[in-house]
This record gives sequence, C-alpha cells and structure tokens, in this order.
Amino acid sequence: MTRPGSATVAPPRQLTARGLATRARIVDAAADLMYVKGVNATTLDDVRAASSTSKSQLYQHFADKDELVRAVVARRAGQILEREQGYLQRLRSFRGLERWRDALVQRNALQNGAYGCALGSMASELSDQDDEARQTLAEAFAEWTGLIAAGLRRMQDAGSLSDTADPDKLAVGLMAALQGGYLLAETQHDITPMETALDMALDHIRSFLTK
Amino acid sequence: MTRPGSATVAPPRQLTARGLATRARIVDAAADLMYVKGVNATTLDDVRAASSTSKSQLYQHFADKDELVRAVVARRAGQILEREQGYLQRLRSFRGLERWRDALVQRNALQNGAYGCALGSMASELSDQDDEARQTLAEAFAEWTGLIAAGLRRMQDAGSLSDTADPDKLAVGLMAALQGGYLLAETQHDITPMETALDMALDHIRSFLTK
DNA sequence: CTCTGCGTGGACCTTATAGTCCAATTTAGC
DNA sequence: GCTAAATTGGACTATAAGGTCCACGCAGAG
Repeated sequence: MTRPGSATVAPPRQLTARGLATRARIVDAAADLMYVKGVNATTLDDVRAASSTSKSQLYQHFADKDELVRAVVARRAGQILEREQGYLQRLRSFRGLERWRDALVQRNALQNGAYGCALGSMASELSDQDDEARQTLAEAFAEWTGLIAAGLRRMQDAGSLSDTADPDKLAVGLMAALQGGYLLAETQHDITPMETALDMALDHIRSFLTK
Repeated sequence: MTRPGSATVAPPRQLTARGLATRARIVDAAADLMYVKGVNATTLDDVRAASSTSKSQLYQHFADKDELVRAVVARRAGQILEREQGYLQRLRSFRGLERWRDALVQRNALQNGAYGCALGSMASELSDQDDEARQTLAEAFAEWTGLIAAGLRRMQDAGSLSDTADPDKLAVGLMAALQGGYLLAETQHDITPMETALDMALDHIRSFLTK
C-alpha cells in the first residue's frame, strides 16, 4: 500500500487476465455462499475455501469484507437484471406477463422457496447496515421495476392495456407482491403464498385490459 | 446443570418475580437491538449492556444465543399480533381497511422506512438458519393473515364484500403487498413504494365491493 | 534469457464474541 | 432472624473471524 512508484493510493491497479479471473472466482463463490447462508454468516474463510484462493488474494482485490459484499451486490444486481431483461424486454402482452410469473415461480419452486430473492434477502440484511450497498440495491429494484413498467407501456401502445392504468404504480405494486411473495414462501417453505400474491397482482392488472 | 435434587435436567427452573423481570428486560433489549442492527450483528455484549445485566444472567435464562433469538421472535410475534388484533378484530368495512393501511404507513414513516417490518426482517434473516424460529414466524404470519381474512369475511357477512371474493387469498395477497412494500421502502428509505403497494392491493379488494 | 512487478500461498497477529465459572448477594419461606 | 435457593456480578477462557505480512512463483516486456 505504501509502495512508491506505482499509483498514488490504491485505485484499481491494473489487473492481468489471471488476476481478473481470480477476482471473478472470489465474487462468484461469495455470492453463492451469501445467498444461501446470508451475508453476515458467510466468513471470509468460507469464501476462501469455496473459491480455492488464499487470504492474500481476497485482500488483493478487496480492501475489506464490506468491499467484497458490495462487489457481490453489484454482481447479483447485474445477473438478475440481465436475466429479467431477457424475459421482460420483449414483453408486449398479458400472456407474456403470465409467462414471466410462471418462470419466477418455477425457479423458486426448485428450492421450495428457500433463500428467497437474491436481491431481496440482501436488501433486507444490508439496507440498514451499509448505505452504499443499499443504494445499489435500490437502483437495481428501480431498474427491475422499470423493465416491468416499460412492458406495461408497450401493452398500452399496443392497445391491450387501458390508458387509465398507471404503468409505474402497477409495476411497483407487482414488484412488492413479488418480494412479499418471496418472503412468505421462504418463511413457510412453500411457494403457494408467492403464487397467490403474484396472481392477485396480475388479476389487478388484468382489470385494466381492454379486451 | 448437574445439581441433583432439583428437577431432572434443566427445565424452566422456578423463577421468582425478580428473575422474571430480568428475563423480560433481556428479551426486550435484545428485541430492540436485533430490530435495528439485525440478529446476527447484535452481540450478547450489546444485549448485556442495553439490559443492564451480566453474562451469567443471560446464560441463566437462555442456554445460548439461539435460544435468546427464539425468545425474541416469540416476543415480537406476540407484540405484533396483539397490536394487529386491536386494529383488525373489529374490522367490518373497507374504510376500516384503509384506516389500518394508514396506521401502518404512518408508523413506518416515522423512521422513514428504516428497519422494515419487525417480523419480516427476522423472517428474512432467520428462515434459512433456524428452523424453529422459521416455524414460529410462519405461524405468526399465518395468524396475522388470518386476522385480515376474518375481517374480510365479516365484510362479506355484512354484505359489503362480494361472495365471489376469496378472503383467504385476498388476505395473503395483502400481506405480501405489505411485506414487499416494507422491503422496498426500507431499501429506498422512502415509504412511497409501500403506499403504492398497499394501495394496489386495496384497489383490488375494492373491486369486490358490492356498493 | 532475465528482470520487473503483479499474483499467490499460507503462516501469523489481533480482536471480538460466545460461552464458563464461582464467589458474593438478595429473596422468600419458616 | 435463619437458611436454602435463587439471583447476580464480572473475571476468565476458548475460539472463530477479520485482517496483516512476507517470501516465492510466474508471465510478459526488453
């Protein structure tokens, strides 16, 4: 850190391909562990073991655990948004919304509701502990909700959704139903409440269909 | 623990009023700390300091931290259900549902959404770590949802809610909207999404009103 | 081929935290 | 009051976890 000659402080010193690969391996392993065990309950030793790295490599890439956590948050946000973009960017019909719902429910059914939403569980655990993580998560939720709202707007443009509907509010409501559904499913170890919650939100949106 | 003559193992040895008061002080302090800092981030030393007790007293009343956590979960569940009973047991009209919504939103606005729902945040943190806590939380959610469903049924009996409405499903959907709203509000430090989510759920229920 | 510096392994240190123990004190029945 | 049990205070231990350090390895530029 006090080595002169290199960059001034400790900004992203230039990484080789190998370094980048190690870093990715660490973040991936940490993301998996933190999803299953929770952020706090995941130790750096867990991460080290799961990623087949050593302590020095962790601290080569991250100043401390908080920074690793933030990298995990960013990574998860990126992953989920990319996945959701795949589902939502072509959304143009209510049927598409139903398919989206089915995909989420099915994915969650694989683990019987356990662990909840990767974004939601981190949001709950970190929002009041790490403001930077909180902001990243808030932005991720906003983008995710935005994808839904955009889809609803396309439905309006296509004439299938009434102009009296407010896509932004409907999207927020749908996202809340999704997150609440995840939480209840996680607690009950049963995805039924998640289905019920999403169905109710979709029923409500259905009431705005024009045909 | 190996003291002969008293009860066989270590069942709730008989407590005096003083002991009971100490125990309550510990659980209360722990509940507050865990709500604000999270369960994992709350140390027994924090609890000890906040409750003005000593280590031996903690271990007098709880075998280990997990047991304290379970006591906190049970306590919170009891508190919230008691509070919600006050609001919901006389619920007979849609207006009453709106008042209930307003009360929850207002309470959450006091802290700008921070910390979320006391039950929800514990559910998220504990569901995949402590199965006993998870079950208690699941039952608490079920009871809470049941209070809402019972209110909706009274509305049906009074003729203001259509018989085609399914009170149980609507209650689950409303609870999910509430919990999802809490989570989004906590993440954004802004209660707007909570309001939006609850409004959407209420709008949907409104569509089943008969007059 | 060899020199430079990023990249790596893992021992080591420090602190914080869960959990133990026992002597001293208070309480409650007799 | 007296005695036994309940209660309390706080020092003490063990360990797990975060974080530091340094010697060595390796890969690419000259």
